[in-house]
Amino acid sequence: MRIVTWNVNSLNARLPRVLDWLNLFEPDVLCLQETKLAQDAFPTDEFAAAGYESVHHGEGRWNGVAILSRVGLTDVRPGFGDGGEPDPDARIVWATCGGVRIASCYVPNGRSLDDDHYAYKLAWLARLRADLDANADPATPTVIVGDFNIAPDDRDHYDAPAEFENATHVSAAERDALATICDWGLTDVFRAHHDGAELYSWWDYRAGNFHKRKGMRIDLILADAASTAASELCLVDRNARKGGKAETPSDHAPVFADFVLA
DNA sequence: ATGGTGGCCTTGCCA
Repeated sequence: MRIVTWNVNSLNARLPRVLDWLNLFEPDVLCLQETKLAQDAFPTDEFAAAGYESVHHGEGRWNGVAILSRVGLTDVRPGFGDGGEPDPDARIVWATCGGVRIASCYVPNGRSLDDDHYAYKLAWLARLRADLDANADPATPTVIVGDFNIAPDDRDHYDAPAEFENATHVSAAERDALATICDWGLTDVFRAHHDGAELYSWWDYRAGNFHKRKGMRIDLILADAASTAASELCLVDRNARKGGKAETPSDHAPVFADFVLA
């Protein structure tokens, strides 16, 4: 089973590239973030014509997450399942696809360490861990993917540790919050396959950062131990980030993993 | 040098 995560930075702007990518890579499950679409604007029919069922949890101008599947899509759940206050943003959706419990999530950016949004980010991550404890089953194949807005360690940031102490995405508190999520029983599948590689998934549009290889690996595929052991590969399609404004790339590249599941 | 670019419900905000 091929599972992909891709922050498309507006599905409206990216739909042709996403459809091309589906044809080329034929994933079984495609998880999207930052659709930036209202619920009724999601291109359900276009994806159905390409052979994919889909679920979208959107709000309009910002955020928005989706799961596309050609191996079944059941038990959909948007947001957190803890019965607490609804998340003000559309940042996570769950579905079961081909026997795997899958989440597509868009973790808050954090903006800066002294910003309220940073506190929201840490609280959001803690809530995801609590939600796993309450509602997920460690015995079920579980794959949580998305834009985590965290570079797990210094290999995942072009300029760490220089920016270690005073920047979001690399702060110890964010990395600890991610580690706490993984402690539930999840592994960073890319790192399971590439111990030393400094390969990124996001590059700022500005200042030619993509061409300067100045990026971060913040788009992650987290899988339970058995699924990680059953993974054959985990790759970043860096080609999808290429091109100038005329080619309309997202600022993120798709990250995908292949699993050989029983 | 606190810049640069891209997306949106665009003339400000978010990433």
